Amino acid sequence: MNLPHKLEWVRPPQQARSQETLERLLDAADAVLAERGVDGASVAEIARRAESSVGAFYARFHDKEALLGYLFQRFDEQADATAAAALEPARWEGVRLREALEAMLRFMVAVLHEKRGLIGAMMSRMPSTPALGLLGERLLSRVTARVVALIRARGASVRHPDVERAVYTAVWLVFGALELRAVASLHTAPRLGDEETVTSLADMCVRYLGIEDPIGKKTPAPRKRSLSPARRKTRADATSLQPIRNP
Amino acid sequence: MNLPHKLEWVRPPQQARSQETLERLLDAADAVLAERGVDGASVAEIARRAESSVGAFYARFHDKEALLGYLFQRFDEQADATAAAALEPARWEGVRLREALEAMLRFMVAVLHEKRGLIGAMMSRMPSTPALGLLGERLLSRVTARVVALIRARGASVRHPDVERAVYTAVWLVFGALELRAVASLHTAPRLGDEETVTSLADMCVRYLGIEDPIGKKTPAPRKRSLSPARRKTRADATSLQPIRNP
DNA sequence: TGTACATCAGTGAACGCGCGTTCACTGATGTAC
DNA sequence: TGTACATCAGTGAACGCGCGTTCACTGATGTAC
Repeated sequence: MNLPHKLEWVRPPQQARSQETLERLLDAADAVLAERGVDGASVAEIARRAESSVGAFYARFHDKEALLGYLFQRFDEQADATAAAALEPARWEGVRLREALEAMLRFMVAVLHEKRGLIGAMMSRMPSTPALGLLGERLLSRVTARVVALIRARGASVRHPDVERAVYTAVWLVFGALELRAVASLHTAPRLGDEETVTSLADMCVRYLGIEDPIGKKTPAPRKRSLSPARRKTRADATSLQPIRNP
Repeated sequence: MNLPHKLEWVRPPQQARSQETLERLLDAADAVLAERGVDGASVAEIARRAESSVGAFYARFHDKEALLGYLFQRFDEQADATAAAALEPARWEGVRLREALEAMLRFMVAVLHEKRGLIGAMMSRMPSTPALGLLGERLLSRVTARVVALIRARGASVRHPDVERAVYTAVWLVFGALELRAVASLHTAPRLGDEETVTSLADMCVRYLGIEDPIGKKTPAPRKRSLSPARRKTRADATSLQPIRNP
């Protein structure tokens, strides 16, 4: 499996009708992957879910690997676009860095859980597809650059002497741990629930990097107190994250 | 796939001859898994590598899943036993905690890379085998308890207010990141090489937990300097880790 | 507006490959007397 | 020590299931005149 330009994965539809079929097929593939994993996602099953047919599938994709390649690449692009939007300094003006961090981690926990089928599929293809590893590494690097930019834009101080490298490591750690958690259905039982996971990871980031956020400090104590839990919840909703879908 | 007592995975051999065949089959399975991944590890291929036969395979294992179950359980036991030996406080007497940590991480990088085929197989089975997730969680908990015990035995001070939870998180992060790295062949190209990975992860652990090790501090500066790189290397070899094989 | 034709889209039975599993058979090892 | 028999161990061709892929055919949409 190579990873050429995304368009090569799919035979472009010529009519609105086949465009809709394509979308139904992609949604079905997502769903089956999530519910039954890579092995359960047969072409016949995907076609059945999409209320389409095997032949229609092969009219769009050269083979099954092409479908997966397309999904992987789409995921990569969505992740990148979502990260770009989420790490925009303007989005978090007036919000403490710690809060922003937790909101992002909460979002990641949810998305990676939802996409655990696709992630499992990527894991299974990675050993035989070096390009996928490179894709992952590129994503880590891009996210790292944006995180560093966000920190600098806020004027937050970082005690760690090598910010770039430490942020890269932190991003990698968070991705690795959350992917493991999602694929293994880790923490279904006793240890860290979703919210504890979020606070623990945020905690790690802040302590490892040694972050001091001026915006958080400036806020006077009384005003902070007067902000009721209900209102804070509302503001959190206002800045809540959405995955960016493709154009 | 359930995970009952290990013996149930394999039909016990009655003669020395079949015991040897069993071992050859297990070694071959390990090798094929590492080289060609789960999908490449067909029963026929494993038998061929072991210079055995398909029939001999099925004389030992009820089916292919039983082989995998056995390998997973053996890996879990080896990991646990190795962790127990590696985290024994006596082993690291007179060695700085930071050095010990790096030695252990270096070992983990190597082992998880070597076992990447098996890990990939575990990942692929995890969604359909909740027991595997529980196994992983139990391993994390056990390692956590031993790490906490080691820290306490050394009288090292930890700034983090909730040592237990922070250590669990750190262990989880390290496992997740290294497994992702191994399976994805991450960092084959530019970013963090093996040794940089070790120092970055050690760095994360020390800063996140806020560890101050009295043993490292006691060492007077001149004596530390007089210890040539060659001698330090020798001592590192003396305390070098070995995976614990099963009885 | 109507008709003829070309292209796009979709259908699902049929094909065939790969792989897990079985089984009839041969050979090796152990045991009873 | 030798022979007969039982059990263990191993062999590899044959079987069959599941799944990816193909293909002959039907139906829908668009276009030329």
